[in-house]
Amino acid sequence: MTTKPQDVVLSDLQIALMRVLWARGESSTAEVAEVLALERGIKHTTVATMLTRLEKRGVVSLRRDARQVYYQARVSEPEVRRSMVSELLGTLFGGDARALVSHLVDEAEIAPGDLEKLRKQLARGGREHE
Amino acid sequence: MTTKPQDVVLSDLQIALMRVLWARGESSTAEVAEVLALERGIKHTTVATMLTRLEKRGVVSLRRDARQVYYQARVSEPEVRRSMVSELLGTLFGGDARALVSHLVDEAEIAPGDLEKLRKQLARGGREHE
DNA sequence: GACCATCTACTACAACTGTAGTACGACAAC
DNA sequence: GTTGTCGTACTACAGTTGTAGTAGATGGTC
Repeated sequence: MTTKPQDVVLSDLQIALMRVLWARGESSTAEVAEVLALERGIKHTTVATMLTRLEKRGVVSLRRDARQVYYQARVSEPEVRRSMVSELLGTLFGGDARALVSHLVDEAEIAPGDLEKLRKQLARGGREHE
Repeated sequence: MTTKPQDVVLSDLQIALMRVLWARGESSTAEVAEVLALERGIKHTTVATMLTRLEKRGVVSLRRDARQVYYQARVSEPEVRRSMVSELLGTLFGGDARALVSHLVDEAEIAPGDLEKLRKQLARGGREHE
């Protein structure tokens, strides 16, 4: 059994694959490929290759059933977010999360007023930002 | 003249190099190499190679003077932050910056109380988070 | 003038990513 | 049974990154 990867940093395409697995749970290569073909016109074989490699890395697990391979995510979306955000935070903001938030505001990615709204929401224990 | 790169996504090491240029302005290969050698024990020639490649990519510009090459950043740290944060935002949070902030709070990267502090600071137009 | 120290440029190479073709095995349909 | 289809596995290949050695040019030193 491959040990669970700790530092999960994934590329754009890899995350796109994972998103399918996160959304639909265990999926066959064909299912994942179908989504990716629509989303980005990527060939079936390419998806198969990527999935094999992710499996080798321990990011997904596979189950074989009658000629088909079914993949399942071994890392959750929050886990990936965690490591990737924390990586970005480290390299670009010296680990200072407040600097990142302030950047977000400066870049108009987020309105200053949203911060207070968020604070209140989060204080209530609600995760629903909408 | 190489056109300025638009989508500047840099690796960890590349950012480390850039950080030297950002901090000290135009620097010789030797100067950059010295810092990187201390910081991560990276060889002089490695740094030279990386800088050449960054130049080829248009991320830094170079000036030759008496056997030596001086490099200067062509993209600012805020520019790099912008593209990299925005990239992360897109792939991992569906472009929703508030989701990212809320993630930061959930992961205890930031205290809920900080949000309000930040809001006030930012409202005052002050960037000084410290 | 010969030699040494520097510094750059070129070359190398392994790993990973994105991309996909080809071949092979198995199952289904006649 | 023979053939076609489907799906996987294997192979390939170019580009990027991290890493560094080697060689060649230049200039300083005696």
